[in-house]
Amino acid sequence: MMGPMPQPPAPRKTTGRPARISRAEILRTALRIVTDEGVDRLTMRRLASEVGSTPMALYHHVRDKEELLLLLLDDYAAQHLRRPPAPPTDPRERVIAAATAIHEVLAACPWAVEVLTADDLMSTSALWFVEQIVDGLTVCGLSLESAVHGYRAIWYYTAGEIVIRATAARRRAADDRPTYRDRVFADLDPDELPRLAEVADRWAPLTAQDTYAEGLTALVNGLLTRGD
Amino acid sequence: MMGPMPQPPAPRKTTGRPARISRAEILRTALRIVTDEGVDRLTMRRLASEVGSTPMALYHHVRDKEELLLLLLDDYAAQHLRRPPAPPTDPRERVIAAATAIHEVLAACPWAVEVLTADDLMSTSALWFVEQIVDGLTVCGLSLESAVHGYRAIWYYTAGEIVIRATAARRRAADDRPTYRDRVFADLDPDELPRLAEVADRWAPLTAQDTYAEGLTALVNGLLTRGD
DNA sequence: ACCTGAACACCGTTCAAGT
DNA sequence: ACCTGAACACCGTTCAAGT
Repeated sequence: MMGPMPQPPAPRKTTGRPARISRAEILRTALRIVTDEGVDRLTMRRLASEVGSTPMALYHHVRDKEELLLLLLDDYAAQHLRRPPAPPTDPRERVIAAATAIHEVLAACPWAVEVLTADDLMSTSALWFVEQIVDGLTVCGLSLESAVHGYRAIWYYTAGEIVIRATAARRRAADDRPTYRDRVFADLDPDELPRLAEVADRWAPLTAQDTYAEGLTALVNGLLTRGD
Repeated sequence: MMGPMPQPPAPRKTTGRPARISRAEILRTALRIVTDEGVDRLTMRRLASEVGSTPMALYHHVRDKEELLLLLLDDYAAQHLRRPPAPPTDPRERVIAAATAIHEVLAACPWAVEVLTADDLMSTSALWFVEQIVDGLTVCGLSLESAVHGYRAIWYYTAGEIVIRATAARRRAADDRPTYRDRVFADLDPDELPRLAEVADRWAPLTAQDTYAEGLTALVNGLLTRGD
């Protein structure tokens, strides 16, 4: 996942020239660009002109573009990752609920994909959910070490699902040619690859289905079962 | 995963000017740049100068940069994804072995990360392994539909692991500042986040461990067990 | 058919100067 | 302290022309 606010909003001193643009305004504008037009369209120059300033003014409020994206996701998570009033009492359910909550919020912001893979710990707002997952797994009988590894497995699965689906969607939007996948599945050798040949024509709809929940349940069940 | 050779190596006619550079030469050079210096350093201009040509000559052999990267991974997979002489007879073991083989090859080329997320079906060389996974799951009693969904879950987990680890590694290499993660874990509130506080100092080594196999086993076991 | 040169329309970021 | 202008060192890709 990713990091917390790298710097607290810069303890504004009263001396010196008054700021014309604020970090909050920058983030607000950046979020608008990114949700309206996609993360590709967010450039420092574009952002600067939208806040009515110059590219270099931005560098006074954020270290670089990467920090900007980090701050953006942090901001977004802080606003959308609300804790449920009462998490499930069943620890297994608590793990599922926490993972699902993270997944739901992140799946809603496909622009976050680049940030998601950029660090391995989410915003401070997400820590409570990580705690729920590690705690749930522990209460179910896993050692603390295994619980952390279990959390990582869940995170790999969750991030993978989001990244792959988001990129696939972006691709479909940008490109109307039939995907390479379609072409391969169009002429499979049924002798060499019988199963794939059998599902060939159902592959696209099958993989378009949202099966995050099912996979998550399977993974959590598997984590909580002594392997053989 | 990604697509197969988008175009067969262009049926070279005997008419016209003889080609000075070949697709194979381009790919060979691109692979060298990418393995030596990372995918960031692969630019069309750089690549052109390394093959002793101009940027525009490349566009005669590949559609664009994205196709170049796709071809690169296809090439790599074709060379490295060798089928085992005898896959395990136990279907569950076959699923694990196939996923592990894909993971092993892809983990070795972190430069493939951007390509990995760019499409949802791997190179033709990987299809045999996909077949093994779907078949193994089916033989274990899953419906063909569930087997495809199971394969997708395994792919999400696998791709997520590779993407996240690769990006984390790249980050560590580029940046020696303590990661944001370290800073958060440095001051956790043990009342609010007791489990995380308890593992705080073991978090870094724990998440550095390679637990792909354990997570995969858990996921596959979970997929093969009737959920409750 | 294959390749070139010049150009288009951009990037993120640094530097030195202004107020 | 905050902002600006100009510049640096690049990008991927298109177009029109050469051989």
